[in-house]
Amino acid sequence: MSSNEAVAACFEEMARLLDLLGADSFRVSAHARAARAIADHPADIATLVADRAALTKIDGVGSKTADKIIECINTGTIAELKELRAQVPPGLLELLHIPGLGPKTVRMFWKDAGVIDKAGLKRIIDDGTILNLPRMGAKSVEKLKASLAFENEAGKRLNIGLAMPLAERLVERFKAMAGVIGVQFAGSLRRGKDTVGDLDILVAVADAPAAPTPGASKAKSTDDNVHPVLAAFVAMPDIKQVLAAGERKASARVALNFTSTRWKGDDDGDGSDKTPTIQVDVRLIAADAWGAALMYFTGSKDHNVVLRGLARDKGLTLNEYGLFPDPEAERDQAPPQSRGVKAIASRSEEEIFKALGVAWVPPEIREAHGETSLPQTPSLITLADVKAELHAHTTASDGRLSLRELVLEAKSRGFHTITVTDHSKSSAVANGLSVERLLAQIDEIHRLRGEIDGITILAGSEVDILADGVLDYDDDILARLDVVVASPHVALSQDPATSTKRLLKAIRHPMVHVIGHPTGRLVNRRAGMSPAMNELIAAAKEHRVALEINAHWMRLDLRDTHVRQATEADCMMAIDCDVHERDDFNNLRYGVLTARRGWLRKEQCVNTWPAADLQAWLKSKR
DNA sequence: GCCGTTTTCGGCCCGACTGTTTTCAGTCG
Repeated sequence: MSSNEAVAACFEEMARLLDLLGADSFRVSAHARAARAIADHPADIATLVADRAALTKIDGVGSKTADKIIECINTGTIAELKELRAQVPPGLLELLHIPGLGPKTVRMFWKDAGVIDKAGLKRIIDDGTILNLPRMGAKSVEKLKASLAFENEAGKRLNIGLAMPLAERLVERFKAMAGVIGVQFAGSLRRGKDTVGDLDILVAVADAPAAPTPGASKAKSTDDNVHPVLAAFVAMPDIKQVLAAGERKASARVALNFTSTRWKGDDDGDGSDKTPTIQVDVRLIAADAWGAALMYFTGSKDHNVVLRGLARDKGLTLNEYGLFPDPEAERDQAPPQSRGVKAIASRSEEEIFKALGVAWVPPEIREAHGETSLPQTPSLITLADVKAELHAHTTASDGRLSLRELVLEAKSRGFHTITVTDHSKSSAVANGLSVERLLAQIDEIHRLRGEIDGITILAGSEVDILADGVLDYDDDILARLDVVVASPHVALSQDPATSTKRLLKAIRHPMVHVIGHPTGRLVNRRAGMSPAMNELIAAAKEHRVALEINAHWMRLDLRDTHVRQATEADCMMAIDCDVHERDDFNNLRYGVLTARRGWLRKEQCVNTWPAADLQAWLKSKR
C-alpha cells in the first residue's frame, strides 16, 4: 500500500468513527473529503511532510489535517484515530458496509440494543427484538436480511473490464424498449475509473415524470406508478434483488455473466459459489434535462461540488434538472424546477459548461483537480490515436496466438507496428525463451517481414527485471532486439526503497525502451510495489524511456494518479495491451481511459507516433 | 474540519426513494 493509500485509510476510518459517535456531519465529511484528496493526490504524500504549506495547498486539506498527515507519516498512526477507536466497538465499522445501513441506524443499534458487531445484529434479527427498535418494521428487517445475504460482494468494487461489458449489454436492452429516446451509463464507469462501485444508467424517455411540486402528495411507489421501463428493468432475468423501484428511479442487484475464461473459476478461493452481482441504478430523464442529469450523475461528487459553487457565485443554482437563475432572495424556496423557473441551460452538457463559463471537461478528468479552471478543453489522447502495439506475446511463451496470427490481428486493427515481446528466460512458468529460442524467433520475424506487408514487425522481448534490477538477458542479446520492454514479475512485495533502486537500474539501462507494468499491481487483488514514482519519472524522462500503462483491466499499471504525475513531468508513456490472446487487443480502451484520467496528451504516448518517429526513437537506443 | 474578492464566522449540493410515519428521518449518490 502506498503511503497515500495508508494515510487516506486512516482519515476514512476517522470519518466513519466520528459518524458513529454522532459528530457534526460537516466534520465527518471534511475527514472523508480529506481521505479522497490524499488518495487521489498525484505525488507521494510522504514527500510533502517537510513542506507543510504544500500539504495545505491540497483542496480539502487544512491546517489540522496537514498536522495529522505529518503525524501519520512520521509515527505510522494518528493519536486522534487511536482515541476514536477506543470509543467505538470495532465490529460496528463492518456493519456500515451493509447496504441500506448508515451511521444513524448502526449507532441506534449500538446505543439502544447493545449491538457491537455483525453477530449481535443477527441475534436481534433472529430473536425479533429488532422490531422493538425505532423505525424498524417488518419490511426494514426483511431488507436488512436480504442485504446481509449479499454483504460479501456488496462492499467490493468491480473491475472496469467486468463492469463495462455488463453496462453495454444493459444499455442495448434499454435502447430496444418502446418510448426510449436515449441511454447512457454515467458514474465512475463513464469517468473510466479502474473499478466501479455500481452502475448508473440514465434513460431518456418521452414521458418522463415531471419534477415533483411541493404541494403535491408524495405518493410512495406502488406497482401502479412504477414506470414501464423501470418495471421491465426489475423484471430482467439476471436481477437478483430489487432495492427500489419508483416513478423515476429503480435500483437492483444484477448478476454478472462471466465470459472471460482467464477470470472464471478464480473467485479469491473463499469457497463461495454465489453468482457475483453489482448494484445498478437506473434513472429516467426528460430529454430537456438530459445534459444536467448526465453531468450530475457522472460526477465526481467533488467535481459537482465545485461546479455548484461556480453556479452560486454567478447567482445560479445547478442541479440534476438544469442550471437555473436563483437570486439570493429566493434561496429559501422550493427547488427552481418545481416553481416553474426556466432553466438557462439543461439539454446538453456542452451548453451547461458554457453557461458556467467553464471549458468543456472530458468525463475522465472530472475529479476536482483543477479541471474547471482550464482556459480550454485539454487535448487528451483518444483510442483512435493509438497506432502501435509494443507488448505482445505469442505461443512461443504464454500467448495463445501464433506469430503469424498475432501480426495479422494487429494489421487488421489498423496498427502500423506490432512488436513481438515474449517472456525472457527466467519466466519459467510463462515458458520464457532461452537465448537460442529467442535468436530463432528473431530470424523467424525477419522472414515474416518478407511475407506480410502493410505492417512493421519488430523483434522484442519482455525482459524480466530481476529482484536486484539486473535484466534477464545479457547486453549483447538485448542489442539484437528492436524493442526491449523491461518488466518486474517477481519479488513484488519489495519495500519502496529497494523497488525504487531496482526499477531505476532498469530505466538507466541504455537498451531499455519501455518499463512494463512498473508496479506489478493487480487491481483489487495485489498491491504491487510502491516505488518513489517521482524518481522513476525523472529518470525515465532523462533517459527517454517510456513508462507503460498496461491496458489489461486486471493491471492498469501505471494507474491514473501515476500517469498524472508523469504527464505533468512530460515523461514519455506507452499504452500496451500486453496481448496474450486475440481479445486482449480490446483492452486498449481501458488503457486509454486510464491515460485520459492522467491527462495524457497524444504526443506524450509513443504508441501514437508516426512509424518513422517511433523507429527513430527505438534506434536511438541501439 | 475546511473555506474565503459576500474572509476569521457561518456557512457547507441537493433530490429520489423507502419505511414508518401522521409530517419526516435515514440512506444513497
